[in-house]
Amino acid sequence: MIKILDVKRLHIDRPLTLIGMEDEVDRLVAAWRRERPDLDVEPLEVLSRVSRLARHLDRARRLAFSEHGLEPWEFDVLTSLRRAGAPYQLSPGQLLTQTLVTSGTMTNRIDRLAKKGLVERLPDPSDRRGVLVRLTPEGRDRADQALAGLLAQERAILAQLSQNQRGDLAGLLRQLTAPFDNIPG
Amino acid sequence: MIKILDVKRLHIDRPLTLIGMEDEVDRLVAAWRRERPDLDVEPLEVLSRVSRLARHLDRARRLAFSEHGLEPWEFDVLTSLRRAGAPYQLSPGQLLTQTLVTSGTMTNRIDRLAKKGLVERLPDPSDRRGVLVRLTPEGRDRADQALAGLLAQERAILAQLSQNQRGDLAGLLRQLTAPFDNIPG
DNA sequence: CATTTATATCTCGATGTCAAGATATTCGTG
DNA sequence: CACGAATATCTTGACATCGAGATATAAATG
Repeated sequence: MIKILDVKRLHIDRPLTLIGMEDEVDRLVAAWRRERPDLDVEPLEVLSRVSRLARHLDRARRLAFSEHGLEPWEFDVLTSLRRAGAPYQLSPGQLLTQTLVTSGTMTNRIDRLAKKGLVERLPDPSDRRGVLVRLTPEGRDRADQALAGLLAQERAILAQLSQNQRGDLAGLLRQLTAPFDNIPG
Repeated sequence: MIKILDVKRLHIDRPLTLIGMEDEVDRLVAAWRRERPDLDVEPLEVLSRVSRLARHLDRARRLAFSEHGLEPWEFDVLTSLRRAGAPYQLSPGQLLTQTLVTSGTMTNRIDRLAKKGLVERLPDPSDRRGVLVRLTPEGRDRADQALAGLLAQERAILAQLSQNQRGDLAGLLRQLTAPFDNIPG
């Protein structure tokens, strides 16, 4: 099964205006090539875009969540618990690996969410060092509402791409993230 | 000019193990489909990977820069000035748009870099509201050294992908970032 | 068993970021 | 030229994050 490339994805030399807009990274890369013609800055074409897009997404999400009275970090924790399924509880350690923050940060987050009544701490019956964090019914509702809002926003952002392009993009990103996610780094 | 897709990029239903590793977002999406089968969570396949990869990259960069005695935020500011070309100076406002931080943050960053002797503040001769931030010779050297280290690290991360895949990925990301970079958002 | 090593979570101080507002200067209009 | 709007930067206070270390418990080893 072979598939012909969508014309927009061909590697052809032609003005960017024909296939889409220039972005800040194009300008950044052009500047480096002018200032440091001795260096190969091609890696920036991919990874600088990842970082910059992530910052834009952070800002957009902050806006979307504020309509539901949640901060991005609150959403991250609540939805991690929500995804776990009933009874919606995980250990702080499990939450760490999902949210990529340090243990001190997670302790602080759980404290604040507990104070707002969105989660509660329970002793882990099988390990007296451990704790279980459980979503309250209100926490669950808030998570569900915010998720719907987030998905709507993300669909709008992704409307730039065709269905196939979205699939390709997801696959390429997976190849880059998998080593980080699977090798304990 | 038509180009045949690299086999790794085909949309074929088959176990992920044949084309690459599973990542944390695969698990995340599977969990949502189990818990909320009523929702279409496809957008997460792309945008959650962007955010998570960005966090991994942040950590990796912090390591790479620490070998040159720089923090990531220092690198961002110094290299913005470096790219501007001689005499390596920009206004704080121009630095804002390149680094995606707020004005208060940039003021703080310039203060700290000036204290370390890596940049200096000059009055803007053409606008008395304005200031110009200029790289010192040492700031320039540090930026150049750290850039070389960063590129080496990024090349290693991108070794997961073929040349064509990197080009495709850059193009797809550009389509998503361009609206943010061009429409003042 | 005793001891060492590993794990799970929390504490605490330092710090970077943000948001909102303050100040100073310039621009656009009439 | 006067005046309100826009722009450029800085100030401030609140706050989330990190990193290193502390504490308690569990697992591994001999």
